Amino acid sequence: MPAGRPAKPSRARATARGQLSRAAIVRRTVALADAEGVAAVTIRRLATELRVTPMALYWHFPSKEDLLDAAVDAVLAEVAGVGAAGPWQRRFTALIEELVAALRAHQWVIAAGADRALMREPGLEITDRALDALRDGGFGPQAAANLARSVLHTVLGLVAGDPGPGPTRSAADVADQERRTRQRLESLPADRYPRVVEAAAPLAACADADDYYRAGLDLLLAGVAALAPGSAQRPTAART
Amino acid sequence: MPAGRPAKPSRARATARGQLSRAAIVRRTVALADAEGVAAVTIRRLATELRVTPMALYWHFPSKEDLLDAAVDAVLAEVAGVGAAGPWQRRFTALIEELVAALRAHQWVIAAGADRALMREPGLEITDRALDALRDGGFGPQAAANLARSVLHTVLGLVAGDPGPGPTRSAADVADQERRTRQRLESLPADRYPRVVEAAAPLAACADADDYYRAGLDLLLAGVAALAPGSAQRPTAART
DNA sequence: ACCTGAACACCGTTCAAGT
DNA sequence: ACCTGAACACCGTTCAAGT
Repeated sequence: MPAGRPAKPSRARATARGQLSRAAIVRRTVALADAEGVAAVTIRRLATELRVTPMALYWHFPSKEDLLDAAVDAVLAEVAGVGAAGPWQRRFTALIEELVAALRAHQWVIAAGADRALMREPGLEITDRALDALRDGGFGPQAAANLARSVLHTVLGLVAGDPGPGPTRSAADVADQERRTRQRLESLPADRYPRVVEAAAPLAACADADDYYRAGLDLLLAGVAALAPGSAQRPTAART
Repeated sequence: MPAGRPAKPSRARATARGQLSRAAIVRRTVALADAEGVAAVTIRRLATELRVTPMALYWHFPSKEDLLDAAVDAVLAEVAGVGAAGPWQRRFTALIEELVAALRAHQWVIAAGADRALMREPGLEITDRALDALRDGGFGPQAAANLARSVLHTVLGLVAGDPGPGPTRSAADVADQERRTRQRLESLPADRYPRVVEAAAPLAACADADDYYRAGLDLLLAGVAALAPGSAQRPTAART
C-alpha cells in the first residue's frame, strides 16, 4: 500500500476550498476519455485541467493504472442499477443490453481493462446478476461461470468493434472512410475474393451501429438459448 | 505517401551486407511482441536489437502505427493457408478455429488492431472464406456480412479475455492470482453476491484455457447454427 | 494532510546531414 | 538509396521539500 487516501478525509474543509479528491479526478478522467479517447488521458493533461501539479494526482492514486481502474469502475457502476424480474432469458437479455449501452457510451473502458473490473466491486454486481439468470436457466455453477465469462468477453469484443463515429472519428470521417472502403473492396480481383466483392457494400457499410449491435446480440443470445439445458438444439453438430 | 520502399530494392546488395528490410523489422516486431507484449515494442528498442539507429526504421515505415499494422498482417497471413472442403458449418468452424489458434499465439494483435487488418490484404482471405461458408449456409450477402463482422469481433473479444499465462504473466503468477481471487470471492457477503460466492471456484479458475475457448466457441457456433436459415430455433423468443 | 518543484529515464518523431 | 546524429516535445514516476 504505497499511497491512497489515509484515515481522516476531513470532507468539510476539503469541499470548502477547491481541493482535489479521488471523485473529482475520476470524473475528469472519464470526461476526458469520453471526449478524446483513452490515449488522451495523461497525468499531465489531467493535472493542468484540474489546475494542479502532475504530482498532486499521485497523492490520491499510487499510479496511472490505478486511476484508470477507478475510472472503469465508475463506468460499470452506472449499469448496476436496474432491478431484475421476469423469466431468466428476459433478465439475461436486459442485463446484456444495459451493459452494452454503458460500454457504448464509454468505449475506452474496454481497452482500459473492463474485463478485470468485472471481478471488482461495481462489476461484481453485473457478474452476479448474469450468474443468477443463467442458474435459473438450468446451468450449473460451473457451466454458468464459464458461459458468463464467454458472454461478457464476447460483449466486450462486440463493443470494441463498434463501427460508428467515436471520439476519434467524426460522422463525416466514418462516411468518408466507408465510401473509400467500398470502392477498394469493389475493385478487388473477383476471382480471389469473390464473396468480399459480392458483399462490398454491406461490408463497408458501418453507418448503422444499431444494426451491428442487434446482429451481434442476436447471435450471442441465440447461442445462449441453444446451449441452455432443455433446449432441443445442441451445438454438437457444428463441431468436430 | 510520405515514405516506404521506393522503386529499386536492389535485393542483391541488400542481403549481402547486414542491411535492414521491412521483413526483418516486422519479424523482430512480432518476436518482441510475442515475448514481452506489445507495450514492449518500441522504436528505440527495436533499433537497438537490430543494431541500428532508431531513425533507420523510419525509412522503411512512415510511422510506428504502420509498422504495427504490418506486424498484424504478418500474423494474419499465417491463418490464410488451409483449403476449404465439406459442409458449410464444418468449414466455418475450421476457419474460426484456425483464426483462434493464430490469435492465441499472438494475443497482442488484438490490441494492435486485428479488426482493421481483416479488411486488408492477408485478412481479406479470412473474411472471404467466412463469407463463403455463410453464403452456402443460406445467408444473403447482407446478412452474411453482418454476421461475419459480429463473429469476428466476438472471436477477438474471446481471445482478448484469454485467462491463461501470457508473455506478461507466468504460469505460477496465474495460479497464484487464481488462489487469491477465489479467496476474495468466497469471503464476499453472500447476501449481496450469492451467485458469485456460490461459483467462486469456477469464476476464479482460469487455469484451463482450452475449456475457456471450447465454451466460447460452442456459444458462438451454437448462435450461428441457430440463426441459419432453415434452423427451427430463431432467437426472437429471447428478445424484447 | 496535501501539494509543489526539480529531476530522471524514457517515448515517437522532425530535420538536416552524411555516404 | 539507406542510414546517422542531434534535437524537440512529450511521457510516467521518484525524491526531497514546502505549508
